[in-house]
Amino acid sequence: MEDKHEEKLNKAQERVIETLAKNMELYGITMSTGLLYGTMLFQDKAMTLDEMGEALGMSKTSMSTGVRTLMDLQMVDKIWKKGTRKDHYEVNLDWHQTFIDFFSLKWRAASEQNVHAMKKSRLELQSLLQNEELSEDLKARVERSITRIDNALAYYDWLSRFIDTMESHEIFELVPKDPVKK
Amino acid sequence: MEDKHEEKLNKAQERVIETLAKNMELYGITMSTGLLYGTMLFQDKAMTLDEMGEALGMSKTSMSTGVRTLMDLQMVDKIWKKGTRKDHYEVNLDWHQTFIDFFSLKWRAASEQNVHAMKKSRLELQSLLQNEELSEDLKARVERSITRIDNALAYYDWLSRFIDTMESHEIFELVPKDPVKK
DNA sequence: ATCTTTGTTCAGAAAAAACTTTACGTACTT
DNA sequence: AAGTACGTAAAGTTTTTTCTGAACAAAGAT
Repeated sequence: MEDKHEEKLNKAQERVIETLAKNMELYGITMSTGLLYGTMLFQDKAMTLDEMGEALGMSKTSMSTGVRTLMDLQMVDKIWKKGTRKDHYEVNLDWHQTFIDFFSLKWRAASEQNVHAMKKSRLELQSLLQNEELSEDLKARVERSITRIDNALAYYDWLSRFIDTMESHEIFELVPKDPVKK
Repeated sequence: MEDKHEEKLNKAQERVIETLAKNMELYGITMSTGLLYGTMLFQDKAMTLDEMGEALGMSKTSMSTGVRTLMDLQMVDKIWKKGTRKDHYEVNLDWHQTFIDFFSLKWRAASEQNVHAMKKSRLELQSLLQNEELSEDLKARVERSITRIDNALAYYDWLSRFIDTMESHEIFELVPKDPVKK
Protein backbone atom coordinates (compact mmCIF):
# COMPACT_ATOMS: atom_id res chain seq x y z
CA MET A 1 0.00 0.00 0.00
CA GLU A 2 2.75 2.32 0.95
CA ASP A 3 4.41 1.33 -2.32
CA LYS A 4 1.38 2.53 -4.22
CA HIS A 5 1.79 6.00 -2.77
CA GLU A 6 5.49 5.92 -3.32
CA GLU A 7 4.88 5.18 -6.93
CA LYS A 8 2.45 8.03 -7.31
CA LEU A 9 5.02 10.41 -5.97
CA ASN A 10 7.60 9.10 -8.40
CA LYS A 11 5.21 9.34 -11.31
CA ALA A 12 4.44 12.95 -10.49
CA GLN A 13 8.09 13.83 -10.12
CA GLU A 14 9.14 12.04 -13.27
CA ARG A 15 6.62 13.88 -15.39
CA VAL A 16 8.10 17.16 -14.31
CA ILE A 17 11.68 15.97 -14.62
CA GLU A 18 11.25 14.68 -18.14
CA THR A 19 9.38 17.73 -19.40
CA LEU A 20 11.97 19.98 -17.88
CA ALA A 21 14.80 17.99 -19.42
CA LYS A 22 13.24 17.91 -22.83
CA ASN A 23 12.83 21.65 -22.84
CA MET A 24 16.29 22.36 -21.55
CA GLU A 25 17.42 20.56 -24.68
CA LEU A 26 15.93 23.43 -26.66
CA TYR A 27 18.56 25.78 -25.44
CA GLY A 28 21.64 23.70 -25.57
CA ILE A 29 21.54 21.45 -22.54
CA THR A 30 21.68 17.80 -23.33
CA MET A 31 18.70 15.64 -22.39
CA SER A 32 20.74 13.59 -19.91
CA THR A 33 22.06 16.67 -18.21
CA GLY A 34 18.53 17.94 -18.00
CA LEU A 35 17.41 14.71 -16.38
CA LEU A 36 20.23 15.07 -13.95
CA TYR A 37 19.12 18.55 -13.06
CA GLY A 38 15.53 17.44 -12.56
CA THR A 39 16.58 14.52 -10.43
CA MET A 40 18.59 16.75 -8.15
CA LEU A 41 15.70 19.16 -7.96
CA PHE A 42 13.45 16.65 -6.22
CA GLN A 43 16.15 15.20 -4.03
CA ASP A 44 15.99 16.24 -0.42
CA LYS A 45 19.74 15.97 0.02
CA ALA A 46 22.75 17.17 -1.89
CA MET A 47 23.89 14.34 -4.13
CA THR A 48 27.22 12.72 -4.83
CA LEU A 49 28.35 11.64 -8.27
CA ASP A 50 27.80 8.02 -7.32
CA GLU A 51 24.24 8.68 -6.25
CA MET A 52 23.56 10.47 -9.49
CA GLY A 53 24.96 7.62 -11.55
CA GLU A 54 22.85 5.23 -9.52
CA ALA A 55 19.71 7.33 -9.96
CA LEU A 56 20.08 7.72 -13.71
CA GLY A 57 21.74 4.40 -14.47
CA MET A 58 24.63 6.15 -16.12
CA SER A 59 28.37 6.23 -15.75
CA LYS A 60 30.04 8.39 -13.17
CA THR A 61 32.01 10.03 -15.96
CA SER A 62 28.84 11.31 -17.50
CA MET A 63 27.68 12.62 -14.16
CA SER A 64 30.94 14.43 -13.78
CA THR A 65 30.64 16.23 -17.09
CA GLY A 66 26.93 16.85 -16.68
CA VAL A 67 27.30 18.36 -13.27
CA ARG A 68 30.10 20.58 -14.50
CA THR A 69 27.91 21.94 -17.26
CA LEU A 70 25.26 22.76 -14.69
CA MET A 71 27.83 24.36 -12.45
CA ASP A 72 29.10 26.56 -15.27
CA LEU A 73 25.57 27.77 -15.76
CA GLN A 74 25.18 28.33 -12.01
CA MET A 75 22.28 25.92 -12.00
CA VAL A 76 23.78 23.74 -9.29
CA ASP A 77 26.20 24.45 -6.48
CA LYS A 78 28.88 22.31 -4.94
CA ILE A 79 28.43 22.28 -1.21
CA TRP A 80 30.57 21.40 1.73
CA LYS A 81 29.85 18.31 3.78
CA LYS A 82 32.25 17.61 6.56
CA GLY A 83 33.19 14.06 7.34
CA THR A 84 33.05 12.86 3.76
CA ARG A 85 35.47 13.02 0.92
CA LYS A 86 32.92 13.04 -1.83
CA ASP A 87 31.70 16.17 -3.51
CA HIS A 88 28.06 17.04 -2.95
CA TYR A 89 25.86 19.03 -5.29
CA GLU A 90 22.45 20.60 -5.03
CA VAL A 91 20.35 22.70 -7.37
CA ASN A 92 20.27 26.42 -7.05
CA LEU A 93 16.64 27.19 -6.30
CA ASP A 94 16.71 30.83 -7.34
CA TRP A 95 15.33 30.31 -10.81
CA HIS A 96 15.11 34.01 -11.58
CA GLN A 97 18.80 34.33 -10.98
CA THR A 98 19.51 31.16 -12.91
CA PHE A 99 17.67 32.63 -15.84
CA ILE A 100 19.62 35.85 -15.66
CA ASP A 101 22.94 34.06 -15.32
CA PHE A 102 22.22 31.76 -18.21
CA PHE A 103 21.05 34.58 -20.36
CA SER A 104 23.81 37.01 -19.68
CA LEU A 105 26.49 34.34 -19.97
CA LYS A 106 25.39 33.06 -23.35
CA TRP A 107 24.05 36.17 -24.99
CA ARG A 108 26.63 38.56 -23.68
CA ALA A 109 29.46 36.40 -24.93
CA ALA A 110 27.90 35.97 -28.33
CA SER A 111 27.08 39.60 -28.81
CA GLU A 112 30.51 40.77 -27.75
CA GLN A 113 32.11 38.56 -30.35
CA ASN A 114 29.74 39.73 -33.00
CA VAL A 115 30.28 43.36 -32.16
CA HIS A 116 34.01 42.87 -32.24
CA ALA A 117 33.93 41.34 -35.71
CA MET A 118 31.52 43.96 -36.99
CA LYS A 119 33.54 46.89 -35.74
CA LYS A 120 36.69 45.49 -37.25
CA SER A 121 35.04 44.93 -40.60
CA ARG A 122 33.37 48.29 -40.47
CA LEU A 123 36.73 50.00 -40.10
CA GLU A 124 38.14 48.13 -43.04
CA LEU A 125 35.18 49.05 -45.20
CA GLN A 126 35.38 52.67 -44.14
CA SER A 127 39.00 52.89 -45.17
CA LEU A 128 38.16 51.19 -48.43
CA LEU A 129 35.75 54.01 -49.12
CA GLN A 130 38.55 56.57 -48.86
CA ASN A 131 40.03 55.04 -51.95
CA GLU A 132 39.66 57.24 -55.03
CA GLU A 133 39.82 54.57 -57.67
CA LEU A 134 36.75 52.69 -56.49
CA SER A 135 34.19 51.77 -59.11
CA GLU A 136 30.72 53.17 -58.58
CA ASP A 137 29.31 49.69 -58.25
CA LEU A 138 31.77 48.56 -55.65
CA LYS A 139 31.40 51.77 -53.71
CA ALA A 140 27.67 51.23 -53.50
CA ARG A 141 28.13 47.70 -52.24
CA VAL A 142 30.60 48.77 -49.60
CA GLU A 143 28.25 51.46 -48.39
CA ARG A 144 25.45 49.00 -48.28
CA SER A 145 27.50 46.63 -46.16
CA ILE A 146 28.30 49.41 -43.75
CA THR A 147 24.62 50.18 -43.44
CA ARG A 148 23.88 46.56 -42.64
CA ILE A 149 26.57 46.50 -40.00
CA ASP A 150 25.38 49.74 -38.43
CA ASN A 151 21.91 48.37 -38.23
CA ALA A 152 23.17 45.31 -36.40
CA LEU A 153 25.40 47.33 -34.11
CA ALA A 154 22.45 49.43 -33.02
CA TYR A 155 20.69 46.25 -32.01
CA TYR A 156 23.66 44.92 -30.07
CA ASP A 157 23.91 48.20 -28.26
CA TRP A 158 20.33 47.76 -27.19
CA LEU A 159 20.88 44.13 -26.25
CA SER A 160 23.79 45.07 -24.07
CA ARG A 161 21.71 47.61 -22.18
CA PHE A 162 18.95 45.04 -21.95
CA ILE A 163 21.25 42.52 -20.32
CA ASP A 164 22.46 45.24 -17.98
CA THR A 165 18.97 45.74 -16.65
CA MET A 166 18.76 42.06 -15.92
CA GLU A 167 22.10 41.79 -14.23
CA SER A 168 21.33 44.83 -12.10
CA HIS A 169 17.88 43.43 -11.32
CA GLU A 170 16.38 46.64 -12.59
CA ILE A 171 14.19 44.44 -14.71
CA PHE A 172 12.26 43.45 -11.61
CA GLU A 173 10.94 46.98 -11.37
CA LEU A 174 9.28 46.69 -14.75
CA VAL A 175 8.36 43.05 -14.28
CA PRO A 176 8.07 42.39 -10.54
CA LYS A 177 8.74 38.95 -9.16
CA ASP A 178 5.43 39.00 -7.36
CA PRO A 179 2.59 40.00 -9.63
CA VAL A 180 1.02 43.23 -8.46
CA LYS A 181 -2.39 42.52 -7.01
CA LYS A 182 -5.28 44.40 -8.43
CA MET B 1 43.17 46.25 -59.00
CA GLU B 2 39.47 46.24 -58.83
CA ASP B 3 39.76 42.62 -57.70
CA LYS B 4 41.85 43.67 -54.77
CA HIS B 5 39.07 45.89 -53.54
CA GLU B 6 36.51 43.25 -54.23
CA GLU B 7 38.48 40.87 -52.10
CA LYS B 8 38.69 43.32 -49.24
CA LEU B 9 34.96 43.68 -49.28
CA ASN B 10 34.52 39.93 -49.22
CA LYS B 11 37.00 39.51 -46.41
CA ALA B 12 35.19 42.06 -44.30
CA GLN B 13 31.84 40.48 -44.97
CA GLU B 14 33.04 36.96 -44.33
CA ARG B 15 34.43 37.83 -40.95
CA VAL B 16 31.05 39.08 -39.88
CA ILE B 17 29.18 36.19 -41.47
CA GLU B 18 31.30 33.55 -39.84
CA THR B 19 31.25 35.10 -36.41
CA LEU B 20 27.52 35.52 -36.62
CA ALA B 21 27.04 31.92 -37.72
CA LYS B 22 29.26 30.53 -35.02
CA ASN B 23 27.34 32.36 -32.36
CA MET B 24 23.97 31.44 -33.72
CA GLU B 25 25.11 27.88 -33.14
CA LEU B 26 25.09 28.65 -29.45
CA TYR B 27 21.37 28.90 -29.41
CA GLY B 28 20.32 26.07 -31.56
CA ILE B 29 20.86 27.23 -35.11
CA THR B 30 23.18 25.09 -37.11
CA MET B 31 26.39 26.60 -38.39
CA SER B 32 25.38 26.17 -42.02
CA THR B 33 22.05 27.81 -41.44
CA GLY B 34 23.86 30.62 -39.74
CA LEU B 35 26.17 31.01 -42.72
CA LEU B 36 23.13 31.07 -44.91
CA TYR B 37 21.63 33.85 -42.84
CA GLY B 38 24.82 35.88 -42.94
CA THR B 39 25.16 35.42 -46.66
CA MET B 40 21.68 36.69 -47.26
CA LEU B 41 22.33 39.61 -44.96
CA PHE B 42 25.00 41.05 -47.22
CA GLN B 43 23.21 40.28 -50.42
CA ASP B 44 21.65 43.24 -52.15
CA LYS B 45 18.89 41.15 -53.65
CA ALA B 46 16.49 38.56 -52.38
CA MET B 47 17.98 35.14 -53.06
CA THR B 48 16.67 31.97 -54.61
CA LEU B 49 17.48 28.50 -53.31
CA ASP B 50 19.77 27.94 -56.25
CA GLU B 51 21.70 31.10 -55.57
CA MET B 52 22.10 30.09 -51.97
CA GLY B 53 23.35 26.66 -52.88
CA GLU B 54 25.75 28.27 -55.29
CA ALA B 55 26.99 30.75 -52.71
CA LEU B 56 27.55 28.15 -49.99
CA GLY B 57 28.52 25.23 -52.17
CA MET B 58 25.79 23.11 -50.70
CA SER B 59 22.82 21.13 -51.93
CA LYS B 60 19.54 22.81 -52.67
CA THR B 61 17.82 20.49 -50.21
CA SER B 62 19.94 21.86 -47.41
CA MET B 63 19.09 25.37 -48.46
CA SER B 64 15.45 24.47 -48.39
CA THR B 65 15.56 23.17 -44.84
CA GLY B 66 17.85 25.95 -43.68
CA VAL B 67 15.68 28.67 -45.07
CA ARG B 68 12.63 27.11 -43.51
CA THR B 69 14.28 27.16 -40.11
CA LEU B 70 15.01 30.83 -40.59
CA MET B 71 11.47 31.47 -41.72
CA ASP B 72 10.04 29.74 -38.66
CA LEU B 73 12.11 32.06 -36.55
CA GLN B 74 10.98 35.03 -38.61
CA MET B 75 14.56 35.78 -39.45
CA VAL B 76 13.95 35.76 -43.18
CA ASP B 77 10.89 36.49 -45.27
CA LYS B 78 9.73 34.98 -48.49
CA ILE B 79 8.99 37.73 -50.95
CA TRP B 80 7.06 38.03 -54.13
CA LYS B 81 8.81 38.51 -57.44
CA LYS B 82 6.64 38.60 -60.44
CA GLY B 83 7.81 37.02 -63.64
CA THR B 84 9.70 34.20 -61.97
CA ARG B 85 8.59 30.89 -60.55
CA LYS B 86 11.34 30.63 -57.98
CA ASP B 87 10.86 31.59 -54.38
CA HIS B 88 12.89 34.55 -53.21
CA TYR B 89 14.05 35.17 -49.67
CA GLU B 90 15.56 38.09 -47.83
CA VAL B 91 16.56 38.67 -44.25
CA ASN B 92 14.31 40.52 -41.91
CA LEU B 93 16.34 43.56 -40.89
CA ASP B 94 14.43 44.38 -37.73
CA TRP B 95 16.78 42.66 -35.33
CA HIS B 96 14.96 43.84 -32.25
CA GLN B 97 11.83 42.16 -33.49
CA THR B 98 13.77 39.09 -34.52
CA PHE B 99 15.11 38.83 -31.02
CA ILE B 100 11.65 39.14 -29.53
CA ASP B 101 10.18 36.61 -31.90
CA PHE B 102 12.92 34.12 -31.29
CA PHE B 103 12.69 34.54 -27.60
CA SER B 104 8.97 34.37 -27.25
CA LEU B 105 8.68 31.46 -29.62
CA LYS B 106 11.25 29.29 -27.92
CA TRP B 107 10.88 30.27 -24.30
CA ARG B 108 7.15 30.61 -24.30
CA ALA B 109 6.67 27.17 -25.75
CA ALA B 110 9.08 25.60 -23.31
CA SER B 111 7.64 27.29 -20.27
CA GLU B 112 4.09 26.46 -21.19
CA GLN B 113 4.95 22.81 -21.41
CA ASN B 114 6.75 22.91 -18.12
CA VAL B 115 3.92 24.70 -16.39
CA HIS B 116 1.46 22.20 -17.76
CA ALA B 117 3.42 19.25 -16.42
CA MET B 118 3.99 20.93 -13.10
CA LYS B 119 0.36 21.81 -12.55
CA LYS B 120 -0.72 18.32 -13.38
CA SER B 121 1.78 16.79 -11.03
CA ARG B 122 0.96 19.30 -8.36
CA LEU B 123 -2.69 18.28 -8.42
CA GLU B 124 -1.78 14.62 -8.09
CA LEU B 125 0.46 15.32 -5.16
CA GLN B 126 -2.16 17.47 -3.51
CA SER B 127 -4.72 14.69 -3.71
CA LEU B 128 -2.14 12.24 -2.41
CA LEU B 129 -1.86 14.42 0.65
CA GLN B 130 -5.57 14.02 1.39
CA ASN B 131 -4.92 10.38 2.03
CA GLU B 132 -5.12 9.45 5.73
CA GLU B 133 -2.86 6.42 5.68
CA LEU B 134 0.22 8.27 4.48
CA SER B 135 3.41 7.62 6.38
CA GLU B 136 5.00 10.66 7.97
CA ASP B 137 8.08 10.24 5.85
CA LEU B 138 6.23 10.04 2.58
CA LYS B 139 4.01 12.96 3.53
CA ALA B 140 7.06 15.11 4.13
CA ARG B 141 8.51 14.18 0.76
CA VAL B 142 5.28 14.95 -1.03
CA GLU B 143 5.06 18.32 0.64
CA ARG B 144 8.62 19.03 -0.28
CA SER B 145 7.93 18.22 -3.90
CA ILE B 146 4.97 20.57 -3.91
CA THR B 147 7.17 23.30 -2.52
CA ARG B 148 9.69 22.75 -5.28
CA ILE B 149 6.98 22.93 -7.89
CA ASP B 150 5.48 26.07 -6.43
CA ASN B 151 8.87 27.69 -6.49
CA ALA B 152 9.25 26.88 -10.15
CA LEU B 153 5.72 27.96 -10.98
CA ALA B 154 6.35 31.36 -9.45
CA TYR B 155 9.31 31.75 -11.77
CA TYR B 156 7.34 30.73 -14.82
CA ASP B 157 4.66 33.19 -13.91
CA TRP B 158 7.30 35.88 -13.88
CA LEU B 159 8.81 34.65 -17.14
CA SER B 160 5.45 34.79 -18.82
CA ARG B 161 4.94 38.39 -17.78
CA PHE B 162 8.47 39.11 -18.87
CA ILE B 163 7.80 37.80 -22.34
CA ASP B 164 4.59 39.80 -22.42
CA THR B 165 6.50 43.02 -21.97
CA MET B 166 8.66 42.11 -24.90
CA GLU B 167 5.85 41.14 -27.19
CA SER B 168 3.98 44.31 -26.34
CA HIS B 169 7.19 46.33 -26.82
CA GLU B 170 6.71 47.72 -23.34
CA ILE B 171 10.28 46.65 -22.78
CA PHE B 172 11.42 49.52 -24.98
CA GLU B 173 10.22 51.94 -22.37
CA LEU B 174 12.60 50.51 -19.82
CA VAL B 175 15.36 49.88 -22.36
CA PRO B 176 14.89 52.31 -25.23
CA LYS B 177 16.06 51.40 -28.69
CA ASP B 178 17.97 54.63 -28.93
CA PRO B 179 20.14 55.22 -25.90
CA VAL B 180 19.07 58.33 -24.05
CA LYS B 181 21.65 61.04 -24.46
CA LYS B 182 23.04 62.60 -21.33
C1' DA C 1 55.29 5.15 2.73
C1' DT C 2 51.71 2.32 0.85
C1' DC C 3 47.17 1.54 -0.14
C1' DT C 4 42.28 3.57 -1.02
C1' DT C 5 39.06 6.57 -2.47
C1' DT C 6 37.56 10.11 -5.53
C1' DG C 7 37.16 13.04 -9.68
C1' DT C 8 38.72 13.63 -14.22
C1' DT C 9 41.17 12.80 -18.80
C1' DC C 10 41.46 10.13 -22.87
C1' DA C 11 40.43 6.71 -26.50
C1' DG C 12 37.07 4.18 -28.48
C1' DA C 13 32.07 2.67 -29.19
C1' DA C 14 27.36 3.92 -29.75
C1' DA C 15 23.92 7.25 -30.91
C1' DA C 16 22.34 11.38 -33.05
C1' DA C 17 22.52 15.06 -36.33
C1' DA C 18 23.65 17.15 -40.63
C1' DC C 19 24.12 16.78 -45.37
C1' DT C 20 23.46 14.71 -50.13
C1' DT C 21 21.32 12.09 -53.70
C1' DT C 22 17.38 10.27 -55.57
C1' DA C 23 12.67 10.47 -56.24
C1' DC C 24 8.27 12.60 -56.29
C1' DG C 25 4.25 16.00 -56.42
C1' DT C 26 2.65 20.28 -57.95
C1' DA C 27 2.24 23.99 -60.97
C1' DC C 28 3.50 26.39 -64.94
C1' DT C 29 4.59 26.25 -70.25
C1' DT C 30 4.03 25.06 -74.69
C1' DA D 1 -1.80 16.74 -72.77
C1' DA D 2 3.12 16.25 -72.42
C1' DG D 3 7.10 18.32 -70.82
C1' DT D 4 9.76 21.16 -67.69
C1' DA D 5 10.97 23.71 -63.50
C1' DC D 6 10.68 23.97 -58.79
C1' DG D 7 10.52 22.75 -53.80
C1' DT D 8 10.47 19.13 -50.53
C1' DA D 9 10.20 14.26 -48.65
C1' DA D 10 12.62 9.95 -47.95
C1' DA D 11 16.58 7.06 -47.72
C1' DG D 12 21.33 6.64 -47.27
C1' DT D 13 25.98 8.43 -46.05
C1' DT D 14 29.10 11.14 -43.51
C1' DT D 15 30.23 13.86 -39.65
C1' DT D 16 29.57 15.18 -34.94
C1' DT D 17 28.19 14.43 -30.40
C1' DT D 18 27.41 11.71 -26.41
C1' DC D 19 28.45 8.10 -23.49
C1' DT D 20 31.39 4.48 -21.44
C1' DG D 21 35.45 1.98 -19.49
C1' DA D 22 40.18 2.07 -18.53
C1' DA D 23 43.92 4.56 -16.90
C1' DC D 24 45.65 8.37 -14.15
C1' DA D 25 46.51 12.02 -10.67
C1' DA D 26 45.49 14.09 -6.28
C1' DA D 27 44.28 13.69 -1.58
C1' DG D 28 43.26 10.79 2.58
C1' DA D 29 43.61 6.84 5.40
C1' DT D 30 46.23 3.19 7.49
